[in-house]
Formats: sequence, C-alpha cells, structure tokens
Amino acid sequence: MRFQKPRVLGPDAQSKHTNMKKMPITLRAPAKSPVTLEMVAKRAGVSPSTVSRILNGTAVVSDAKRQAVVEATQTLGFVPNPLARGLAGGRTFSIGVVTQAIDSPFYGAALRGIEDELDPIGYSPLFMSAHWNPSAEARCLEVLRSRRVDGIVVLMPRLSDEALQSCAQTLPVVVTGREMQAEQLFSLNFDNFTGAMRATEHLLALGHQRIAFITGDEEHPDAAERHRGYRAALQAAGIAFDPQLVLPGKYHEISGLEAVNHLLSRKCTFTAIFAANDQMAAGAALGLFQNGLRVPEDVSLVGFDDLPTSVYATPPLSTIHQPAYELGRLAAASILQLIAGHPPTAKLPPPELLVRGSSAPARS
Amino acid sequence: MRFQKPRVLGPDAQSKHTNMKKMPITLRAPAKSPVTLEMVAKRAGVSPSTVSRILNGTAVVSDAKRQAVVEATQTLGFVPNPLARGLAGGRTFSIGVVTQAIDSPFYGAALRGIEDELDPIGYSPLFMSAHWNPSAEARCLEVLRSRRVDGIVVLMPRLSDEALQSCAQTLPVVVTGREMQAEQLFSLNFDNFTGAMRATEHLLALGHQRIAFITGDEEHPDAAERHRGYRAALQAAGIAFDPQLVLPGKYHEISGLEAVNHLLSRKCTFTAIFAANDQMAAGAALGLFQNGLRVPEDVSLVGFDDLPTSVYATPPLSTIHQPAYELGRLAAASILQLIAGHPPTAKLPPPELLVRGSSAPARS
DNA sequence: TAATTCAATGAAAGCGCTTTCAAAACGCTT
DNA sequence: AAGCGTTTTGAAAGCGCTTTCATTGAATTA
Repeated sequence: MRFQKPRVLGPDAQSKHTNMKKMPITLRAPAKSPVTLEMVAKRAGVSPSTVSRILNGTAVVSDAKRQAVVEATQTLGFVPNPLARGLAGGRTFSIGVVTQAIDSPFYGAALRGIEDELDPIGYSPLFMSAHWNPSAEARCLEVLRSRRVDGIVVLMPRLSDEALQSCAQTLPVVVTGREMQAEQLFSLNFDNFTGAMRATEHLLALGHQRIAFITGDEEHPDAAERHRGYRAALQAAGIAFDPQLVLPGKYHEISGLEAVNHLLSRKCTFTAIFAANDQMAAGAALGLFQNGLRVPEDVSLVGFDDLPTSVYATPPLSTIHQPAYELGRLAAASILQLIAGHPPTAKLPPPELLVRGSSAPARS
Repeated sequence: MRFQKPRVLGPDAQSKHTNMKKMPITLRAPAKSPVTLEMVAKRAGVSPSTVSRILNGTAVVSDAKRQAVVEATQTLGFVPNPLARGLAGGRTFSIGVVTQAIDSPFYGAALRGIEDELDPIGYSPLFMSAHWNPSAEARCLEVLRSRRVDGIVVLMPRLSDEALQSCAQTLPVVVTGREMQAEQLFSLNFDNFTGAMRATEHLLALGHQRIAFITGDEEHPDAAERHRGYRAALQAAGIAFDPQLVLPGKYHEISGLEAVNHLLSRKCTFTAIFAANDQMAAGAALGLFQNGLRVPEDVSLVGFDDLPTSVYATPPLSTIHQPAYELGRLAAASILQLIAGHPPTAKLPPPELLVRGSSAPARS
C-alpha cells in the first residue's frame, strides 16, 4: 500500500495549513523507463562512470569499451533520465523562454525558430507568457530558475535592465528587442528605426505628403524607435511634422480602427497611413473599409512586422519584414553559445520593405 | 579543476564515435538555489521527512512542527528542486503538450488555455510541435516520456489510435479532435459536423443555392466531418449535391486562393463559398478580390474556426466559432484529473455561428 | 630492467528529494 | 499503573546520474 490512508486529492485539494502551491497527488505508480545507465554498464561490462563519460564525451575512453557501450545502449534502448542528469550534473538541457503571449501572431514565428534551433541538439524550450506585465515576467524568471533551466531567453522584456542583469548574474540570458550589456547577457535587436524610415520613405516616394502614423505602445522601446524613424524620414524629405497626423496606438488591431476614426473625425486630410505594426494596420484597413474608403485607391496603407496573415489581407499589406523566425533561431543559438562559454556574435538582418497591394501612388 | 583537460565543446561539438545527440558542455558552475529541504529541516528542528510530508501533504503533522517548518521555509526562501522531486518521487509537475505547429493561429489560443490552466497550480507545460508528421509526433511523445512528464496532451493527433492508446498504457493522455476510448486516455472533440451544417444552413437561409465548399485536409477527421456537415445541410434543404462545387483544400490560405481560381476557370456559377477553415477563407477572399469580385456583394463567404484575425478581415468574416482557448483549458484540466485518478468529464460547448460582414442575402 | 609518467578505468560519494520502516509518543482502557 | 492500539516522527535507503579520487596498467625513459 502506497499510502496508509489512501487520500485522494484532486487538482484543487490543498493541505489546510500551508500557503504553498496546491498540487494534485497522483496515486498511480510513475511510469519509468526501466533501463538505467547502470544496466547498460553491466551489459557492456564496464563501470557506470565509463558509460557516463562516453555519453557526455567528458573523457577519453578506449574504442573497445566505447563500442560495447554503444551496442549495449542500442540493444537495451537506453535513454538517459534528464532528471537524474540535471540533479547530478547541474545541467538540464532545457532553456527557459519568456514571451509576452504565446498566442500572439508575432511571437509564434519566434517560438518556432527557437524550437527548431534547440530540438536537433536535444535541448527543450520551456515557454512561459508574461502578458506584458513586469511582475508576471519576474515570476516567469523565478519559475524558470526553480526549474533549473540552463539559460533563459526573454523576448521583448518589460522588466528593467537592472532586473535582467541581476538575473544574468547567475544564469546566461539572451534578450531581444533591447540593447544592453552584461556579463553572461546577450541582446539581439532589430533596427526598428531604419525599418520605419524605409516604410515612410516608400510612401513618400509614391508621392504621399500627408502620411498619418499610428504609434505602437510607446512603453516598448521598439515602438518609440519606429516613431523616430517616421519622423526622421519626414524630416529628410523636408516635410513639416504635423502632430495631428500622429495617432496613439497600443499595437492591437482595435487601435488601428480607432485611429482611423479619430483621423476622419478630425477632418484633417491624409492620403496614406503608416501603422507601427501589422495588427494595427489590419484594424486601420477595417476602419477605412467601414468608412467607404478603398485601399489603396483612396488611402495607401503600410504596416510593420510582416505577419504571416498580412500576405493574405485584402489587399495584401505592404509592410516591413521583421525576421521573427530568424530572431528566434538566433536567440536560441546565442543562448547556447553563452552556455558553452562562447560570446555570441549573432546579428539580425536589416529591415526589408515588402511592397504589396496596399500602397499605391498618391492621386495627383 | 573541474575537468583535467578543459575541453570546451561548442553546441556543435560531437564526441566522435557516438551516434548520440550532440550536446554542448558548459564549464560554468551551475546556478543552484542554495537552500535545500535539509536546511529547512535543520532550521525548524525537525527531520527532512517531516518537511517533505508537510510540503506534499502526504501525512498528518502536528501543528507546532508545521508552523515551524512553514516559518523556516519562508525566512530561508526555500523553493523545492523539481529535479530532485521528480527523481525521487516520480512526479515532475510538468505536462507534455504536442501540437502540430506552435505558430499556428489556431493552436495559439489552445496553448494559452493550457498555460492558463496549468500555471496557477504549479504545473508547467512542455510544448513540442509535430508539424503534421506522424513520425515526428511519435518522436515528440518519446522525448516527452524521456523528460518524465506526468501526462501528455496531444492536440489534433495524426498518429493512429493504436499508437496513442499504447502511449496511454504507461502515461495519462488527453487527445483532442478525435473520439476514442482507453484506460487513462480521454478524448475531447468538437462537433465539426454540426458546425459545418450551421454554416451551410446560414448561407442557405440567405437564399444561396449554389454554395461552393473548400474542403480541409481530409486526412484530418475534422475536415471530413465538416465536409459531411456541408452535404447534410444541402440534402436537408433538398438541394442536389454538385461535385463541381467542392474544391479540395489543405487548410492553408493558398488552398483558398487556388480553389477560387479553379472555381472561376471552371465557369460554374456560385453565389457563396463555405471554406472549411478561416485560413482558407482568407485565401478565398484574396482570390475573389484579385478577380474583381466583392464580398459579400458578389459572393458570400463563410469560414470555420473564428481565428482572432478574422474579426479584422475586410470585411469581417462570418464563421463558426471554435472554442480553441476553452479546448486548451479543458484538455489541461482533464489531464490533471486523469493524473489524480479521476475520470474526466469535460465537454466542449456546441458550435456557434458568428454572422459578420462577409455573408449577405443572395441577389435575386 | 627498474623507475617514472600518464592515460584509462572503477569505486564511491553525492545531487535534493520521497518513502519505507521502525521507533517513539500519545491516548485510552482496565 | 500497566497494557493496548494509534498517531506522529526520524533514520536511512534509494531515485539515476555525474564527478572526484585513487588505482591500474601500459608506455616512456634512464
């Protein structure tokens, strides 16, 4: 009998005097892979130490023994227990990944990049969402540390530089969407400024003079950069900046919709809209549609990010391609380098403008 | 000195004679939380066993000791090591989640549901993508087992029932998008048939008689069900089924686009399109747009799934709402129940039609 | 051939927790 | 107060691996 009193606790049961996390108790015997390193050792006629050494490549072993071990491993179908490895060796072969929302179209590609980079070398990502909330983000970091991940990737952090740096003191950390320096910390940033300039220049080149801009959530550095880029392009073209044409957004579709309505109610003229991301561009497109304005005949529209869905918008959205997948891959590769003690050198490709159907020459 | 020869192996280094996974070696001392259960025990003046018992609620402990332990835990800031717990106790408080693609707009919401359900009770999801490939899916299951997850959720499996059942023999399993029975196995299915009927009926009610249907990848049972639903609604309305109006799709946007082009080149008349998912509906919308046909004035369009982006399509897409988030939550809740030894009883809500701007009365 | 060195190997001690087992403490009854 | 059946508690044995340390045996040198 496993428990004297067979207490069946459901997922919601909680020990009454504790303030600890409530957690289910299983009564089932754990399903364990029956074959252990020790069995392999016995089968191969060597000591467990030797098997371990071969497994990890931590020492030179004679070819004969190696042969025997490899064979034993194969015939027995041995798979090392990561928990035991982690406990004994301190490495868990898992990487914590903090995203803001696992279901965001933008992060999706990045997560996939991380997965694709980690999977082939036997590392597993541990994803957590912080929901744009700094304290939730801090909790994510805590949970990941407690799970003993070998390193952490934070995509577009909301936490302060200091908090991240302090985290990096005990664990390799890679952050994206921010420029910062620290021992064991690598940052990977995209050139949002230039991207926004390119987008604006594109509209300018089409003859647009009155270009509205829907900002992102300016608490994000990247949103601020895109705003800067918009202004810089205008200035370079010698066009006076009109604050009337700048609408505050929050990176969500609804912002784009509202922005268009504001713009229209404000009755200021405009022939093009540059939205700081594709989601807001989609909202803007809907707003224009609802007001009987056609894209691009009446208003040209340009987004930023190049979400997978943007190619299939009607009309397909002109946008700045952001290499989210690459970002994920590079972030993963960098954290592995950091773990291995090598300084990462990854760099993201420069922004690229994709001209599709939503932007057209301004009517003269 | 940690290694006699300080061999620095990068992520790509591989021990030469092994066919094992190549894995990086870190030279850094592992960052371990310094406070252990034993320290708590000492501080509280009790034995480690007692602390463990209190932590897990596996036995009755006197209030005095419990008090002392809770206090020691707090002041020391003790966080149990999940690896040690897993190794010793067999439970890892982690759930394996197999999706087809982590970056798919449909799965995103489901993953979030899983995350939201698991997180508050201290469980962590371990996500893996199988990319619609049965053997990749099998590998995912292997990896997850080797990571000693407490249970596995498989979203829309491509593996055979048998394979899944055999997996369930040693580990609790929840599958979605399929109806099946087994000990320790729970399946959660959505009523795709009725959903497709509702969608078709909606179009019928608007006066459409020539309704084209773009199928999903019919290797998926849900795609077949949706097809059945379409036909059933037609039959119920006394409309003869015309194979010309059924276009094969693969659930991707491009299928929708191609389907429309086929349809148009075939020169058979139609006034409405029902796409087996929203992604294909988006593709179809683009196809119609490119051919100068307006939605819904010329052609009504209905999708299936209710992706988050569909509300912001131009025009917003009429569709069948699929409760992806709920699906995730229920799947997670069910696996927890299974783990706790309780038979799950979750059931998904019935399909719901959302009428938006893409469907309108047929022109008489 | 004896002395020295060094690479290859095994024995054994943990890693931090759970769980069994047996002893201790308690509450009753007689 | 002795005897009984319960709880409550602690000691100790693992879980499956890594790593240190000591040992072996072969290769090298004198």
